[in-house]
Amino acid sequence: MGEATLAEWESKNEIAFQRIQELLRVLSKSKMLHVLYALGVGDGGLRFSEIKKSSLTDSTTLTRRLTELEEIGMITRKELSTTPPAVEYHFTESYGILKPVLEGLLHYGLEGVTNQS
Amino acid sequence: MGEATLAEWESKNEIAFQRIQELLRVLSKSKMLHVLYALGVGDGGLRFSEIKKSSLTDSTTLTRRLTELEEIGMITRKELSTTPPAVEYHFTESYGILKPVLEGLLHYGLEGVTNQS
DNA sequence: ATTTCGAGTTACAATCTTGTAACTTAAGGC
DNA sequence: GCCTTAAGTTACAAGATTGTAACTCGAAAT
Repeated sequence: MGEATLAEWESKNEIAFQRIQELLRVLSKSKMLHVLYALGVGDGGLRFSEIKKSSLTDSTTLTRRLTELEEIGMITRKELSTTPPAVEYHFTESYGILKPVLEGLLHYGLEGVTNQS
Repeated sequence: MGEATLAEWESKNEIAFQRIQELLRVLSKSKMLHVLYALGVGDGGLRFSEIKKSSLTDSTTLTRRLTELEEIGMITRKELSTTPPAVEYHFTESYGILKPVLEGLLHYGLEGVTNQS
């Protein structure tokens, strides 16, 4: 492998870093874990009000989090023709790639709780 | 398992969430990935100036990142009796638990770069 | 005694993020 | 026409995070 390949590798890495940075920026926001957890438990898609209730998040913040998750392609928003009109959110297939990361994080979190020395 | 166990589980989860939240908050800061990557490449411990050079980070931000990593117990700081006085940083054993998470993140980042549709 | 070098520290303005509280909109039901 | 419910939006003040530029400090070497 020559210099060109190394430069290529470094460029790829830098783009990967930016992607990770953006993901971390989004994941670290307030209530994000609670929202993701709520969505993960109710696997078939949850309505705004249900997420709100189970994640203990106010409208403003919940809207912010859901918009951000939609922007990075992790969830989709589906309007239901019920009355009054409701909305359902569920994970996309892209979420599959995020799942191991979240599992790693949960492991990290629980390890710290269990292994108290 | 009764109600007490459920409450216990939820409390554990909430503490885990806080731990993860804090980790994410620290990891998402500017230049953090570059610093971690630099430290990971130079496995035997790196000096301030070396991290600075290879991560392209200014003194102020680098100090901030290193302090934060030290605070969450991921790295240690060792002063060397050289002249002029230098400092060496290296990972602690606690870093072991963080490693899988970072690997998952790197996988996430690279996957996005490679799989361009 | 002054310069040099590694490793920071200090000050500050600009920006980003958060929480609170009040307002809006769309679709029936009364 | 007015009320209710779901799902937001708007406005704003308080706090956290950033980058820049200038300053410090300790231990030799000149």
